[in-house]
Amino acid sequence: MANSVAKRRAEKTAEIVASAWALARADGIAGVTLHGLARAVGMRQPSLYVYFDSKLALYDAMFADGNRQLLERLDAVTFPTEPRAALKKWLATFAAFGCEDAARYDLLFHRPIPGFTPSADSYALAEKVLGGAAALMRAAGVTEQGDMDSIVALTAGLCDAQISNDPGGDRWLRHLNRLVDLLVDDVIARGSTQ
Amino acid sequence: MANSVAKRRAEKTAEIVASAWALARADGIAGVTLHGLARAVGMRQPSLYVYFDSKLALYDAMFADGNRQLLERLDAVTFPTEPRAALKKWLATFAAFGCEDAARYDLLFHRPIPGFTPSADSYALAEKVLGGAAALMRAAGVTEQGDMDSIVALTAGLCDAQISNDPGGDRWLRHLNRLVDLLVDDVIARGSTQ
DNA sequence: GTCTATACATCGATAGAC
DNA sequence: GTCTATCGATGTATAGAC
Repeated sequence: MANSVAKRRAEKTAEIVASAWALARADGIAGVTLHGLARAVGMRQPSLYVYFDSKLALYDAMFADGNRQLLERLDAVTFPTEPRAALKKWLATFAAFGCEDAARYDLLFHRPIPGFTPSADSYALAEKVLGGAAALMRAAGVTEQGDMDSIVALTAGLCDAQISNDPGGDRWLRHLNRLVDLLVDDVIARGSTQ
Repeated sequence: MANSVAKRRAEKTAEIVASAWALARADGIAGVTLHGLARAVGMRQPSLYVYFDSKLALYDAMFADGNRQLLERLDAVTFPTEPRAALKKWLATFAAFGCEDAARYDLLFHRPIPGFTPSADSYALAEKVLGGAAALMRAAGVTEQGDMDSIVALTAGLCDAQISNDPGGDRWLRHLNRLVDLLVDDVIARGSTQ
């Protein structure tokens, strides 16, 4: 077929990105180097420029890939019909995804690379993730921006603490449901008195 | 006096560390280079080795200095006698301190430099900070580790979101008191039913 | 204690042969 | 599309004169 060349190229690109994630897990996202990446995929460093225009382009591909992984993960989840339970499940899925790979979490949700900003296409994927969370929050009765900000921030805070201090454990993550309940209960209680 | 040599050396060291913070604010904590730092203090790069054995030793000095700054800030605050109000003021002071310098927050509360771990002496300062928070939480009726973890994590989550998305603003920080109230109220309510 | 000079390593990127 | 070769910049660290 006419697309077989493009297909093989896309496969190779995906393989390189996957290798880059492996290096990032070992040495941190900033520790990924083109020399090391080329060695990991059995190439010489200049050959990577066939697939990426620059190192920042590689980071952008990783950013997009990470967000796609998250969207895929969320797509595979069956959410309860009860809105608050669905929200909790979404947040738990997000938190588990974040905590299972600190380097990936770093690239997706911090700014670990000076000079790197996601391209518009890549950032659109990140916004799609957040959009899903916002919809579930609204369904659960959380409509004000400040309340949404609070839920997002406390979820991220638990993830960060978990990753930094107890990777692989649940010392912090296990409090997520309770904190969400406290906040949503309070939002509901305030709404019903108006 | 016999100590004047040591004193001048300590002053010069402090001046270098202060310059390093200025560079970190401009270029990020990982963007501090010995060449740039030397230039900023009117020296040549090798001369810095008179004051620091290595670059990691410089980071360690900065880590200790940042924690001392925070302890000093907290010492200068007059806390209310009412325990929960004191806790809130402590957390607000901490959050304001964190948000006023993203690079400093990064070095003190994340792991931005691969290979850098604070020395025992420097880390003791960080533990002193956390010890102060723990004492206030206990006084406010928060005694379980999980509740303390939750308060610390949600405070950090708000700081991170504030620094990343709205530096200088208060879109996230302004929810700190409310979240603390929700959690402490719940802790008290659960305690009184036992 | 500060300097010049330099070693030594790493990294991103480009040129050009095949 | 992959390679060899190399450039140019940057960075930490050391040697040794003054």
